[in-house]
Amino acid sequence: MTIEVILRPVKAGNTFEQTVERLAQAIKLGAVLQGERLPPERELAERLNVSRVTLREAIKALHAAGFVESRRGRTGGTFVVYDTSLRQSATPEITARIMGPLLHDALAFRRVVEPGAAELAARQKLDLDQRSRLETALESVSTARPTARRTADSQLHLLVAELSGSASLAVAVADVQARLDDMLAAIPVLARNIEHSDNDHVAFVEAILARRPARARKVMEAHVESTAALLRGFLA
Amino acid sequence: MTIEVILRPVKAGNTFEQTVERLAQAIKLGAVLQGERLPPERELAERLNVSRVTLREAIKALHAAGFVESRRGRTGGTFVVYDTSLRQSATPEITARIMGPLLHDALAFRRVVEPGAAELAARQKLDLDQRSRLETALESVSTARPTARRTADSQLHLLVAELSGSASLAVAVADVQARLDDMLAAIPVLARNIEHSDNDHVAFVEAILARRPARARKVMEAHVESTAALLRGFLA
DNA sequence: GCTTTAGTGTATGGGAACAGACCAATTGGG
DNA sequence: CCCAATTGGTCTGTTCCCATACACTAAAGC
Repeated sequence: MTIEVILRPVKAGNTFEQTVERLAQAIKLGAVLQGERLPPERELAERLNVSRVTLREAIKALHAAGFVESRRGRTGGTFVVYDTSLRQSATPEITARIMGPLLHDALAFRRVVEPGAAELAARQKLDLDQRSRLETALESVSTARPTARRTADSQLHLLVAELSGSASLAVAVADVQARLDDMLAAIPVLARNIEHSDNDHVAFVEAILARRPARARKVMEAHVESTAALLRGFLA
Repeated sequence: MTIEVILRPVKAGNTFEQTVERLAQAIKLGAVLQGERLPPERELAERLNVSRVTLREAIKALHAAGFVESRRGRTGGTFVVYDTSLRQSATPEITARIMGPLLHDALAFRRVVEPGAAELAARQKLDLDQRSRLETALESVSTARPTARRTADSQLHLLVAELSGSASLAVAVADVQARLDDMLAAIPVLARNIEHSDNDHVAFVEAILARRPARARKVMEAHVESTAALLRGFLA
């Protein structure tokens, strides 16, 4: 019974693939924005716990896919050239077929971790810098239209998770955001939904800043739930 | 900022070490009980996504540490001979020094995932088999004394997570249980605490069976919180 | 303008992990 | 009693990944 959960794969695929995946995720979730430079290869390799050779192969793959460009020299580096509008999302039907079995799991997991993160963040005593970062992130989501919105949205959620003070929680949220990203990119964005979503964002940021944990949780739960309903509607 | 969370290591250590760790975890968390047999090497290697050679090296290490014994032949296999009473836990002081920085993160993460799992489990419509497994697991915790208690406790928590219906959540709970296991083994067990703990267990199992999500969450929150207080007291 | 610096690009040898075939032991069934 | 099945134990060649050293390029600084 329980044995399947514990004796699960020790690693998921080879190092090269995982490295490509991780870098692509960094771009899609907006950890490195368009035009920005990735950390130098040596540093990045160390962070990812991967050799430089493997990292370079991964970068080469991303280059071939049109996500990055590299330049040499003192001001050189690897730059993100990914245009979110180019994003060739598969049709909802195809996405549904691929993601279908995984969707339920991702949504259930999200329903637990994101409200939890919001609650914990609302308990933290945030300093001025953290507070302003929250406000900036909130502002970015509502102003960024329309292609960059997904990225900014992920960033806001991720920031909340970071402010929870638990690294594991932040990782969990990053993971779930990455999983949902492809699905969210595959469904049409309605103005009505955006408005709703923006209201939720304002509400949970306010709750966190006002240090109202219960309210932060509740608002985030509702927010996550409405996104879930939207996804289920389009992909089921 | 967010970049540290995303550009984190792609893998943690070499395959051999991770395999040893995973198998040790399976034993400590009671996924494979004493005297029981592990799956055949070929099958186990496939599950763990590891070559048989690497798996065998890991098993050899566990054999050297006295956790398992292997026999050949048709009814052969690798058997758990780990005696939980042999468990040489380091002193609280040492454990605190090693685990200290990690303790806060583990407890925060647990505070989010376990109550979340309990709530989701209480929403599920459980069949007869699942209900009886819950009751059996509950019974095991209160009867198992004293050495096997930790194992049975982990099993109960893990079962709740599984019944939540989200594989990711189950993995998260397994992960956090494994992290806490060493710390919990390092602190003395008081009869008073056991009694308290048993009451909590009964309460959340009842709430889950009665399909009362809010109550299940609340009870689990309190349960997790009291364990956390205990740990913080001894290790801080 | 030369040197330093900060970065990408390239080459090599070694070690870790894998797949697959084969050997050895033990036992249940015909 | 013997044969087939099931399991751990061993060997071999290959592929992937790594660490390290070195080469190239472009801008900054004196």
